[in-house]
Amino acid sequence: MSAKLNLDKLDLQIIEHMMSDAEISYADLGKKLFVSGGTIHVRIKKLQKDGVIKGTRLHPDLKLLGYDVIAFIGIYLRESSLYDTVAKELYKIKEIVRLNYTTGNYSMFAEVVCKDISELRDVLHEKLQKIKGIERTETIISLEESFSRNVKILD
Amino acid sequence: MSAKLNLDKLDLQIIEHMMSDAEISYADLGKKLFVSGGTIHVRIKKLQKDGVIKGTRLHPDLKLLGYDVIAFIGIYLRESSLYDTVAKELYKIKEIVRLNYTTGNYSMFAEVVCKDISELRDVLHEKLQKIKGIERTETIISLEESFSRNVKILD
DNA sequence: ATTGAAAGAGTCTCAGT
DNA sequence: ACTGAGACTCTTTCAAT
Repeated sequence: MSAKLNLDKLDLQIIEHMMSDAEISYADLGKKLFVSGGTIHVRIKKLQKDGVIKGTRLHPDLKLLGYDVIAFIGIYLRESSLYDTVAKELYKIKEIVRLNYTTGNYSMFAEVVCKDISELRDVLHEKLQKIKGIERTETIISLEESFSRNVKILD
Repeated sequence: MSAKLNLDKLDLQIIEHMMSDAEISYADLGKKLFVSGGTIHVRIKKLQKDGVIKGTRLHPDLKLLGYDVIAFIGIYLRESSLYDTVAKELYKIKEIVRLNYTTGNYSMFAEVVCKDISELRDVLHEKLQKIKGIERTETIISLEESFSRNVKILD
């Protein structure tokens, strides 16, 4: 059940299924969930209209595309008021795919996807270190992804 | 260009576009890229066969679904040989959506999605701390996501 | 709200280039 | 390897429940 919207079990079942496979047809998904394809259609349109479904995305194999290095970078800021300006600079670095403003060890936390280690070095030494306001960074390189999956929205 | 496959510019353009919007029709994507819908179709089938395209996924609004808390957990292991057994235990915790084996500060690094802070506390204190082999953990809570985007595979 | 059927749009196949 | 057209499948609409 949702915090802000009235979603019933069917809505959640549709979302849960399509989070891992958005290619299934309404008719087939309807069969799985014991309703007609038309009902699936109506529900999906409603979920899109309400903004619960933001779209569908192709899921590529990054390694096959030549992106072999995933790393996380913890960022210490000189002053936390610099957050917005630093975030703007970090956005310009295309290898950074995600940035979070965080509590805990770091002020900010970034995820980086690179082709190889030398590209990561370039991001760290050439691009990151030149940004005013960053005190220092800590790099965590992923040697292997154990698993990656969606949130479980149904029990 | 890819490390392991011969992908030309058109392949990469198709992937790049569909990474953010997989709903576009082959005809419309063909228009954008100045080829026929049939060509888009052939390319996509090839990319699927080669495993470059792993599928398409629905992209939900987690906040609207009631998941307000994203956190990262750095995990220190008692011995690094315990990695596989600990990973297996962590997989059972449904709030953990991603686990990486890492170099740097931590042995392992997890991403957690929870409904609220009390659920996060439950994961940390009830579930994580009971796993043998974990020495200690450090929690980084995301206060705000600045941005999240796809890798840029074309210049 | 859900259904089933008809209309419209998209995917898939294939012969031609 | 790309194209365009025909066959097929899926989405979308709608009247009935």
